[in-house]
Amino acid sequence: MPAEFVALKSVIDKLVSPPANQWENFAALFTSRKLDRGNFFVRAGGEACSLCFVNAGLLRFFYQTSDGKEFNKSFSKENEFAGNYSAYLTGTESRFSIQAVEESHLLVADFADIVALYARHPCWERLGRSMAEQLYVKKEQREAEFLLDDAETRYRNFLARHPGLEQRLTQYQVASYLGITPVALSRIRNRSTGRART
Amino acid sequence: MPAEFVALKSVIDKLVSPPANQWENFAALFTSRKLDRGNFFVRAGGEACSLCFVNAGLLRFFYQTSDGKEFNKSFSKENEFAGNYSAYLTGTESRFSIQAVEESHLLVADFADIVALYARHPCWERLGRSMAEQLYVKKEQREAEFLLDDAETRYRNFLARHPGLEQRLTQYQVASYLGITPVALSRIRNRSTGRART
DNA sequence: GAAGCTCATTAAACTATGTTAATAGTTACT
DNA sequence: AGTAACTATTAACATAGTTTAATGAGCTTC
Repeated sequence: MPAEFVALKSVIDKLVSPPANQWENFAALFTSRKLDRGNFFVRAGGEACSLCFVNAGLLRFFYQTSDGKEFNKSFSKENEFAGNYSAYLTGTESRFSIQAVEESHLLVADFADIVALYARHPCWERLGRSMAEQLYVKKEQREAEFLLDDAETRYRNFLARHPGLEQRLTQYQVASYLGITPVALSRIRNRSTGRART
Repeated sequence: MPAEFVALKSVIDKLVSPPANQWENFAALFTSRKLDRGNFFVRAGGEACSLCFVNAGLLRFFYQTSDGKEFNKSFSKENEFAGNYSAYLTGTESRFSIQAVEESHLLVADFADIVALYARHPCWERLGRSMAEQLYVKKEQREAEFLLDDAETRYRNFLARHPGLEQRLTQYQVASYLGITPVALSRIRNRSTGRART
């Protein structure tokens, strides 16, 4: 097995334990691709029929308003999947973009090809269900945070839930994920560290 | 077929078209139940192993903070499902409550019994996937609203997306869904109607 | 090392929303 | 009719977050 498939296989094995012959069908759908920093995997307003597995690097998902403001929706780092699943499901164009924050190495496949596997072995439909379930659980958690928590609490939750991620992002990217401005995040940071003065 | 199963069958047929003999297996898992206004289908901190189909009435899902404040997460009205799917998936206790806003007539089943059907016919796993997908799409939409929209825009979206629901809820319930206080919602309402004065 | 970047911090003025409280309308119950 | 409970409105004040702008720190590039 090519080195770039090792991590993907391990993740898939954990999720749905496909029989060996089925794994071949699945792996055959993916091709390797490198994405330079700043380049896009999906563009808002465009098609989003591909999904990817991140072997290395970091992607951000973000919405953009008509007046140019950006709001980070989520991130995908190494050993995680990325793509606009709901756009594929609803047959609509992507409402958000997916962009490399760092140089990233991906394995890319078409949603449609994966869905076509559902009919070949039940493990793939199980994979589809499992992915949708995981996505749902995450989004529900995020809904709860927006409903219940203020910006400072959301920031702390972000740090706890995504250890090490802050160091790979600018303050702007983090603030955008929390739904606040970089200015507000700077205040929150200094409020909580409570730095001593001369 | 008993009258209270008609709506459920129509919804399931649309989603996964089960063969006739499979429908019997599914329907057998549900029992009818009435929930008076104010009574709970699920209590925060308790188990949430049941799902229900709402034949009539209206349920609200809400989080409660330690200092007693409530935040509505979503609603389920007639011909919609209700339950805490993620608590079942993750095997955790429910973090929110589900309560009848109006007297409601439900068909109730255990998540575990439905999941057990996955092995009997692929249509049921497809149902599970489809439900998770639908939930995901909705939560993603709500995430986008919290990220991108201010309270007034969220209010307008709520009106557009849930026609007629405002009339069945108090202002408090609507505000709680939008993540604001009733006072703020009252201001927003009057701001936008711009009532004339003597 | 000077010029030009990007990024984080800080301040001031502003805006939206929260908090509290007073008031009035409605409904339900007796 | 009278009372209590609940609901919506409004006002006054407090707070969190935005906007704009100035400043400085750390890079890169020439």
